[in-house]
Amino acid sequence: MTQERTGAGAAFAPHDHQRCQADALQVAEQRLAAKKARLTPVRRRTLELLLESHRAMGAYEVLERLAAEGYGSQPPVAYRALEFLVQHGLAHRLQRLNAFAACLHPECEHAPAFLICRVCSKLAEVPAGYLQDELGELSQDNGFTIERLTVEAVGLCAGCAKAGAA
Amino acid sequence: MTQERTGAGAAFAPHDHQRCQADALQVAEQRLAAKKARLTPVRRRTLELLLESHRAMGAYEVLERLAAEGYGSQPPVAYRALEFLVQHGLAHRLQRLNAFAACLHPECEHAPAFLICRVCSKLAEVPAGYLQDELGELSQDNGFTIERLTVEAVGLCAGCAKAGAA
DNA sequence: TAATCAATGTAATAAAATAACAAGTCAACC
DNA sequence: GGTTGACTTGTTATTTTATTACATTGATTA
Repeated sequence: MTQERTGAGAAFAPHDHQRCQADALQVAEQRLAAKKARLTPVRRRTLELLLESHRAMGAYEVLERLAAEGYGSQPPVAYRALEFLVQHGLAHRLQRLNAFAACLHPECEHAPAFLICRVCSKLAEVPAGYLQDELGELSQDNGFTIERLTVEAVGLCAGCAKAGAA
Repeated sequence: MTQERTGAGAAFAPHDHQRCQADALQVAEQRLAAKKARLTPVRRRTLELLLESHRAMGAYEVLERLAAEGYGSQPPVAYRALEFLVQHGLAHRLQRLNAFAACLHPECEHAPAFLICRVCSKLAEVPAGYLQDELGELSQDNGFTIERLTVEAVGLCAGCAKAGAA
């Protein structure tokens, strides 16, 4: 089961996205309930927006959608909801894109690496725990303690490669 | 010799920084000459600024320094010089910081991982070729081709840890 | 029910990055 | 030596991304 969800190409490959979304939402509800954190309407809606596709969305893109649906229209509205989701492991921040994406396996694995297709902008999350470990060892030798690790790869996904995108 | 320069803690540990700078500049000159790319005054000065410390500098910090020395005072001046250095492998862009840093071993290794101390903001470059390879294999299995990889770890360096920084 | 704390909303601003265009510099060539 | 053409620098203006500060609302609990 973990295997099923952590397959690197999951997001790029065709899959039952309805269920993919529903699962993620359910996990979110459970996790937040357990932590006594509140999945308020804006926060929930923000997560839903991120889950719509496997693309990363900019904060302002999220904001626009939220505003159109009657939520606040100022940047902090989006940034706060996104930050909340990130803090609770339900979304990730992509440094290379100044953007955010829903976490695809919030239940397990907490050291993801991202594969970002530069053509379709979809992204996949692959387990990177072992990368963290390896790098962790190497840096510990030098007295450096890793607290957070960002691994982001930009490239070309199978679909776009096949479609002949340069 | 490669060993000497790629030691992970190089930047954090005390070292002959004068020479460290001089070496980097010399390598830069050679490399650019070989490529027939021009190390103009702004570009050279920008590299020198980045080499002053082992910290990453924001584009606007660089700009301010350049402007104070009589160069142009508008953002493109800094961004262009920095982009040039990055393109030629003489500097790196740190996604997590919106900042730039001089490349510490431009002669070899082209898949660096960064260790960024969140207290003193110094950073070290460690070889990550093997990380790239491992991740590359994993993603290739799924048809994804990595073009550029970003590995940035934020944490605490030995010095700051010892100094009791939280 | 009053007091408190978390969450939302807005206005204003800061910080980071890019686009578009004019002017200058430099090397190579005739 | 002068001219062409590519590269480099500079400026103005604008866009994109992110934060600060403060008022207001809503939920929680003592």
